[in-house]
Amino acid sequence: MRASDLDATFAALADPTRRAILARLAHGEASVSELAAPFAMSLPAISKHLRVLQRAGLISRGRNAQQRPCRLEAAPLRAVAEFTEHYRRFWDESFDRLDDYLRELQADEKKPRRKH
Amino acid sequence: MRASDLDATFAALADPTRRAILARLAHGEASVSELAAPFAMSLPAISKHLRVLQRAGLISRGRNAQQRPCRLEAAPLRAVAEFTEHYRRFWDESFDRLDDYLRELQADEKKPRRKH
DNA sequence: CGCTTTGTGAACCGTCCGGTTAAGAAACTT
DNA sequence: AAGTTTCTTAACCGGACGGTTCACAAAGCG
Repeated sequence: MRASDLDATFAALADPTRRAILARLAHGEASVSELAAPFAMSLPAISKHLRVLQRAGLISRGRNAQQRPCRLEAAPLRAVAEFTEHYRRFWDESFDRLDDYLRELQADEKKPRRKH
Repeated sequence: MRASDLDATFAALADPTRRAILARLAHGEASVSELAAPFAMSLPAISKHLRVLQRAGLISRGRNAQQRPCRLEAAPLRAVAEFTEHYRRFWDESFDRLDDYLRELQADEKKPRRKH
């Protein structure tokens, strides 16, 4: 994992449109038009966003007739998660008590994540 | 947590100089000159980076004579970590079995994190 | 073949970004 | 008071970013 990879990943994630696209792709593959539908934005704009996501390794693309379906590739997000783990003790005072964190995690699990 | 906060956080993290500054601050407070020392870069450039980090809420600043010491504020990183958690199952196949995840977490805990 | 659908490419535009230099502010030192 | 240290502000520059429009490529369909 080179630092420049993290650069590209963070830069890609810094845009709300691109994060929304990733959230949509968490539901499954989607075509460019499907991804573009929720946004008041031209198709070429979405195409550019997709290219940014692809160069960051956050999506991969296939071919299906005219469609070019996009699929989520989460590996770079793992690197982001590992990055934040280095700082966890600075925001979680009871970090040494793992149980607290686990309970919190399980609470999160019970919340339905309808946004995705 | 508004989306625009995540925008600012990810944008701030997209620069390697700024990530290095955060890593340095994980060791403890530091003055601007101390933070600038490792970089082949003018002081105003560092000052700008610090302003970006501050506007993202990733650092806070004090006053000590001429120095303006910087302190790490990790709260926004928690939001980043929570963001990535939504995607963990896409890189971690055994995510639905929470136990696996917890074991992995505990293994991480046993590793000393001497870097910080 | 010609038309429609789906998506990309190219050129352009205004804004933001990351850096510079030069100047100035704020606090300590002598 | 004068000078030093520390840091910020202002102006500038080149390049990247996020969007647009227009043109076109590629595949399916009448």
